[in-house]
Amino acid sequence: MAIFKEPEAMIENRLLAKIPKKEYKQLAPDLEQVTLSLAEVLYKPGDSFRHVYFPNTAIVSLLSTPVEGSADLGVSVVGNEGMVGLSVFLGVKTSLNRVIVQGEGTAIRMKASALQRHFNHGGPLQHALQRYTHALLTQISQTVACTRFHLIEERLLCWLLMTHDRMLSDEIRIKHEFISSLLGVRREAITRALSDMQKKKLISYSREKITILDRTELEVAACKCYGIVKKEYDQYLGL
Amino acid sequence: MAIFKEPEAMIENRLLAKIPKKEYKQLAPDLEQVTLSLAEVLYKPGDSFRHVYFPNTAIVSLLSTPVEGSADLGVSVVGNEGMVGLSVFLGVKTSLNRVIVQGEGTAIRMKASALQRHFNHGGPLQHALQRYTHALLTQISQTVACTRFHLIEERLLCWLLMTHDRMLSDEIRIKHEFISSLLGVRREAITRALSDMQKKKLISYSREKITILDRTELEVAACKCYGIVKKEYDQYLGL
DNA sequence: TCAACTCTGTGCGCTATCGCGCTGATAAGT
DNA sequence: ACTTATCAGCGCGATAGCGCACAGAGTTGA
Repeated sequence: MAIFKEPEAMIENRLLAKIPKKEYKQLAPDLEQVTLSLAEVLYKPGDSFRHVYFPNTAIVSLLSTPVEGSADLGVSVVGNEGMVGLSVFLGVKTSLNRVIVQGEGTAIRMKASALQRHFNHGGPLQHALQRYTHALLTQISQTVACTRFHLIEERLLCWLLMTHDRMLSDEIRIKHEFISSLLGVRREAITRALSDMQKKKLISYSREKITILDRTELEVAACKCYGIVKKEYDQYLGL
Repeated sequence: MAIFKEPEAMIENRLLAKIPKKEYKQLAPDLEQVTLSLAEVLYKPGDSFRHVYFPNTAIVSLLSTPVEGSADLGVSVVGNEGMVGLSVFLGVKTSLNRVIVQGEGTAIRMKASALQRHFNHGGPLQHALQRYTHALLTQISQTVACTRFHLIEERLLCWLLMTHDRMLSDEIRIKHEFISSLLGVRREAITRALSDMQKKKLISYSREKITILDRTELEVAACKCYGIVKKEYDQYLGL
């Protein structure tokens, strides 16, 4: 039931793909493919940026930390459409968000210093990063309202769809506890919501695994926030 | 009880002030001082950008609209430290946020096309706007967690402090209803919170007017979100 | 000066969500 | 195969905040 996806386009990071081959060759020495494993922490608040990451099959979450030590809350999902460590592009040296891996997979890692050298040349990378910044702003901004006004089930649907968009498979490997911390709700609330969704045959799930069954109906049940953010990302990607 | 503020620095927009005089002269023909009146709408979602605004004494709110027509929710306060219409800088033509004036005052208006011409030159304006983008991202990101986890009273304190920082006076002219829509809560909740704060002698208020009495204690009572965001803005402004 | 309007104050029942405790199910390791 | 650890399911009382209804206070205008 997954929507159509071109395999190649999915495997390679789409932001990097926008860079013309000539320039890409210049970047190559500073690039390195890495595997990001589940729950790995890429940055903690206050960390200096050593690298930025362009996810391929990996999926990453940006978290906002209300106060040192307290529970955080997911503000954005980043997959092959984006980059993690955007602050480097914006001229900032340390991370404010906590960034963790929510879906195991590969990513291209680039030295932060290399990014700084290259984006100053102007050109397509800079333009793409600016557009991406806007898409991210839109997503986070939408998340504020969504988190405030929408029911847990709607928000969960939103998250499922955004995650699914960044995956090849219909099977998401994650535990309820993890999702609950991303959405900033209790673990039990996720269990309830998933259980209801399974009754409606939208998904099926078992221990540490959720399977998307009816993508179309999921989109109907999710709040409009998903569509608003998706549209912005599609525009940025030139779709 | 207001913290010390240099009058000149407060009156002039600090982002524009970063531009060297030479370049500023080039910009001058595209600049125009305007008065923004209370509750004026600068952009609606979907509007094309004709101008960007650099507030002087005016204070403006960026709102996130969860769904067409429903209640919005404030995600950022912009005063003389920033610019409204940042999306233009990021290469986007239409606004996603609703933007309204929460404090009457003056601003410098610039044609969107002029901004596009000038920021491409690189230079200090581009750098300042990038840093400002980061500060804004921080603020919105923090707002997500704050809105989710913190009590109405704490959030109100946060808003009061951020607004006060962007003002010359200790007197804020606004009605409870207006604040409630910015924070995404009921009008009555604001009345309650203000009433409690008045009992504690932190503020005093009457119809459409709130007076800051004890700024220091306000900062103590507010959630840490205020400090986190403030620090980021101070760094961006080079303080 | 009086009426009309707008803004603020207050009480009451309702709901989504939380916090906690506990049980049952599934996986992993010796 | 049996123990242990981890993950998921479920019920119950507590609570922050909502929605509504209405009363009082402060403006504005004829």
